[in-house]
Amino acid sequence: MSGKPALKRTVGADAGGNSDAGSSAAGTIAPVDDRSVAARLFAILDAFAAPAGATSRTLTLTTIAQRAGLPLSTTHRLVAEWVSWGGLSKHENGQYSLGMKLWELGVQTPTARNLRTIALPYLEDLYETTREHVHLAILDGRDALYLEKLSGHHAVRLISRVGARLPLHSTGVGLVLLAYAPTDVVQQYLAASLERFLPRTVTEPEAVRQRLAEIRLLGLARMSEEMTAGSSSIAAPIRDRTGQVVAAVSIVTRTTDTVDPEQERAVRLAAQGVSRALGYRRAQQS
Amino acid sequence: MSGKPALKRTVGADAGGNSDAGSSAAGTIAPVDDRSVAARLFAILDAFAAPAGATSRTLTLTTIAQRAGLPLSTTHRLVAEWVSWGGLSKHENGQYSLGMKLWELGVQTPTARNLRTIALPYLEDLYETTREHVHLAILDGRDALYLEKLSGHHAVRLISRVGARLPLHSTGVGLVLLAYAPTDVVQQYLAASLERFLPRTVTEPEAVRQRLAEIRLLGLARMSEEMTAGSSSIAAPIRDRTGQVVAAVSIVTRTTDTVDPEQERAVRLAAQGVSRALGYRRAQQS
DNA sequence: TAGTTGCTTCCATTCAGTGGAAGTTCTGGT
DNA sequence: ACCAGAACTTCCACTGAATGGAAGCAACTA
Repeated sequence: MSGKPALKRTVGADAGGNSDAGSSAAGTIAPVDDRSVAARLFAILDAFAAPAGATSRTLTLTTIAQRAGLPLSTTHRLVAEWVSWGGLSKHENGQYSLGMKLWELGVQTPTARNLRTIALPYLEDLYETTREHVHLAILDGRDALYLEKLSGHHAVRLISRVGARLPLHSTGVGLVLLAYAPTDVVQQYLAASLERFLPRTVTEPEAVRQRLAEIRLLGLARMSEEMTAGSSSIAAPIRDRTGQVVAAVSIVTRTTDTVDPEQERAVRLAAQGVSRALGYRRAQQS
Repeated sequence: MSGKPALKRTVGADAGGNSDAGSSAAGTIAPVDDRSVAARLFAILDAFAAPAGATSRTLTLTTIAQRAGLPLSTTHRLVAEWVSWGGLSKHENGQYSLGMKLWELGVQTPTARNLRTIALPYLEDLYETTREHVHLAILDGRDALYLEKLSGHHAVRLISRVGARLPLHSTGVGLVLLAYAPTDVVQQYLAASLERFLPRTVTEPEAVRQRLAEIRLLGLARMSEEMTAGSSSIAAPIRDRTGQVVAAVSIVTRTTDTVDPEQERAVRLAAQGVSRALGYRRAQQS
């Protein structure tokens, strides 16, 4: 959801003409915040998620107040509520961070929990046979949401991590998810302009559509140097018992100039394994 | 937490002799709920965590209201707030479940995230060499909280799962965590009576203390048939840069009558690997 | 068809949440 | 050591947001 601290100033000056009589007349600058208590509480948590990636695992009260667009005293009180419940925790230095309670509840979330539990053994197999980064992601809104990531010690540095959101058009899992998404989702996704991360990122809508068709044909996506320099990926769809694609697996490898059919086979196998475990029977759909 | 429900007289207020709904004679006493809005919101989430294990991935509005101890209309409104933020999601059938947003925030929780990220490669190694269930847990309150669990397809059925809480005295990781916990924690833990799960569960405080000493001496815990019939476990402590024990790794195997030194070595290695990755240098402490 | 259970909407009442301001603690500059 | 300024905590009078009883729907089922 958008950022924008939803702080609304009602400025008398505007000709806005809502003649709501009385009070808010001339020149009054009344910062009106019509968020409910709940919304304010959520805004506080959102302050921790706010800026993608690197920033801020821990925040000070003041920072939270700013990001949430709340007065300090209010923030203070609400943060205390979170802390007493365990949703936030306060450290010695006075900084706050997300609390264990959130983690505990978070891992109970059905989609994440079920998919992960079922898929993990297959992802491990895939990791063992390929020794490459292994990803599991689902489609959420306009992003690929990374549910799981396995990688060894030697691992190439990647942006992905569990819980990360990455674009659909520039990642292997993303393209697979998009390829099997309802047409209106594709439509909408391609309507907005697609960010180019590297020279090879495909951002032209028609070219993307073309690709999606190929992926459906092959049942496999191949990406190369489109998100992170030096890395390529191979991704395949995971289906549930209804035949619908609900997730995607991928491996991310260092870019080479030869295609490794063994790797592709391994990714396919993993995806099929998980699909079967989810109750998918090939027979049902072509 | 505070919160004895205070009692307040409901004003009679009955102008005309309205049927008092039979509830009671004049001067009705109604329990007043002095929880804050925040506390009520949290109570709603807690309704999903409530009964350990198997129960309820999804709940109806009424069930939530009951478990949270809130009037239906209030529940209705507050649940709607959670849904609009993404903390809960509403399914077609009208049932509610924990939402993806919670998962997303949950995995950001520093302790969980950092430990997991660092430990995972070592856990994978351990899994590969032993092919047994691999656990990673931390001490939280009076429980061992399971941060990670790896297991293959053939896996023996176990109660543990990511996010689970299991007793300290009847699990490998639990005993290790207890062995290196501050004395007052041990004191308090042993003060309460310890549940016996199987005939071999050690529940006598002095016997447990004895065991903890042995574990500290060996730097390793061995459990057998104390929580789940037919399974045994080997656990070792993970230390951070200050030398403090912050977590424990274990493998859970089918019980055999011979001790496998290779397995013990593997668990030790994994624990040491993670500790080193956390910045622990053996030199610091004996 | 009437009864039951479960969800949603409405709205007058009131009390919980609000936030400005004053008080307190921590930080770092000289 | 001393002070300035920032960051945090506490206080409390005021008010509009949250409350929950009740009535209205909707979906089952006996």
